Amino acid sequence: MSAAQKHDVFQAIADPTRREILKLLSEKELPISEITSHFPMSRTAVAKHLHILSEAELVRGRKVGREKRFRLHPEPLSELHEWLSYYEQFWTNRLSILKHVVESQAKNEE
Amino acid sequence: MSAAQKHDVFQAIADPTRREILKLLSEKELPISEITSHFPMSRTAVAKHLHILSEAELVRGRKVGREKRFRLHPEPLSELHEWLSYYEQFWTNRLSILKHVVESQAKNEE
DNA sequence: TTGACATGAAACCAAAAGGTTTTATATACT
DNA sequence: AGTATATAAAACCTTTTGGTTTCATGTCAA
Repeated sequence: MSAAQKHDVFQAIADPTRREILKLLSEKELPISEITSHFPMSRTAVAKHLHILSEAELVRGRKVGREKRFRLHPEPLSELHEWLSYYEQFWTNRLSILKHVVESQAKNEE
Repeated sequence: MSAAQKHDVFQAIADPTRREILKLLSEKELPISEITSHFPMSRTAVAKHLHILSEAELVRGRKVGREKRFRLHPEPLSELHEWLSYYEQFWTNRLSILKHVVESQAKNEE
């Protein structure tokens, strides 16, 4: 551990543009300018989003010639997964309860 | 569906205070003032966080006498779960790691 | 009914977020 | 060498966020 990382995974994925960027990069490594072509905003704005994603370690960039290519680095999503798994007990239970209700309702109507 | 909901699940969980509130409410239904006692901030600030969580449908409040008690409403987390499941293939699947290796190998040999 | 309690609502504020434009630097091409 | 490309970095702007304080309202309890 080192750099006082300003943005964490939770913040990083809060923005819809950043989530779209992650989606794009999940398919293919891409340079900034090409990523930008998918959005109605300036290259600078996209670069800032990439910077935030980098801080959260969700993407990694490497210089290739004059361009910088980014690719997905999904590992930090495991933190999100862990966080979420705590709550799954609550909503999966509820869903299964609901399922029960619906099923017994259906039975009554037979 | 009705109210143009200003905050979604992703934004709602982006803030650490709000995540702590969810944790608290996962254990027990609680009124605002009691939730507030767990944080170094004013009751008003906590109430605002609860409002944001309500907009995202992650909590629900009911009036009981003069207090308003909130409880967890975890269902919307399923959206997060769905989003995340798309990325799980990238970090949990050994085959995808192998795929990565093979592909980059193939690339090097072009 | 009077006072204490629990919340709601409004006005205000500083800092962060999400953009922009402008200027600079490194690499590639001819 | 000179020009076009790809990015970096900085200054600036507006809106949102996360907090505060103040005042009003509804409910409980004596």
